[in-house]
Amino acid sequence: MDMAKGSRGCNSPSSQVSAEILNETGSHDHEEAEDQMMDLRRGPWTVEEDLALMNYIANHGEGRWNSLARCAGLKRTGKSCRLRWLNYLRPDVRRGNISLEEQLLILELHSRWGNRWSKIAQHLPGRTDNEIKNYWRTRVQKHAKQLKCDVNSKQFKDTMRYLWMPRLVERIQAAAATSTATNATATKSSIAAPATTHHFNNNINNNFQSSAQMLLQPSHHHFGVSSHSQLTPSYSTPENSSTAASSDSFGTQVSPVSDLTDYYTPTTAAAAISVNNNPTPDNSYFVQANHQVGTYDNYSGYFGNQGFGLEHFQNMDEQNNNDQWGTVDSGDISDNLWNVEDMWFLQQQLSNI
DNA sequence: AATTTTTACAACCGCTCATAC
DNA sequence: CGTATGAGCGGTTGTAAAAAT
Repeated sequence: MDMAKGSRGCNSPSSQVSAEILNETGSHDHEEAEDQMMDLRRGPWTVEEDLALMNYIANHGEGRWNSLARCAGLKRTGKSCRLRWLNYLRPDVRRGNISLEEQLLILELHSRWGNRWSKIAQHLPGRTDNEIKNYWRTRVQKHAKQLKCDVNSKQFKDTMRYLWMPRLVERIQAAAATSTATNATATKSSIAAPATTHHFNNNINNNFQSSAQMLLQPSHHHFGVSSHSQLTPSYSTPENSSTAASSDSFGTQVSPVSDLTDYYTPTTAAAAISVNNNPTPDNSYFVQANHQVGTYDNYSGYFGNQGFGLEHFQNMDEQNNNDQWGTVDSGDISDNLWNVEDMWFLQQQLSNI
């Protein structure tokens, strides 16, 4: 573990590999000289490089990345090796298919911590900060752009909190309910879901469920998911995914059962933005200290009791589903998609929060 | 079917901060 | 205290694949 600094003591198991890499990148005849002025490889990692890195870490462990890179015979910076290992080669790393629950967690944790990707990633086992950052930038920020508002603006945050996240919860519940029913059927008929659709190994699954349930269980005053509604990963099988075939304009790698797109429409966005004009206690309606304030329960109550629950937004969606993004013809979404009555009603509801 | 554009993501860079020596 | 190293972050770029034309 405490390998001396510098290149001494290198007992590279991958000398052949590194030679291949050199040949591949071409042009190296005198390795001694190159060690002095080695131009490092950049860009995508080759299979050989991956193997060399994995082999070395398997034998020597990780850490001390600069010396590791030298000792493993990799013409890469230590930083590059570290990144490759942490974001790609690590055995427990998971990529793609960000599930409903993970999306919800990301939104929730980001609303709490901002761009602290590493901290957020700690609560999504197997996910890297880089992937979460990419998710945020490519999906969430993209829609902020389309909304023509800053991703850090209150408008956009309200859109997420009042519309997207409650919708996500609803869909998680729906997926869980469908899954439960399907599992019962599947148990009877002994039909197993395809292995490739299982996003979690058991450990990761358990860990993740803990985090996600923390958000969803009513005991934590989050969202008011009923107590019998155990959060389960959304295995998108043909059997249990009612929306599995739906287009996923929020990203092809997102879990097929959901993304934010479905509940993002110009009208709903406008609704959230208008909410913004109303004073709300805090940005973190469900992330305040001790989880005391602001819950989906609250919102279900405020909206649902008055017939202004998520169904309302859904209806609004349906009315506008010809221009899902409001970016095609409508120009500024606030121009023509905001219903004055809706605005008034929303403000009335929110003034009670 | 071929070409162009868009998208998603891996990877990099520059910087800051913490820690060990 | 200075230096080396690891870690983390925000921003950006390169590229392969998918989607659109």
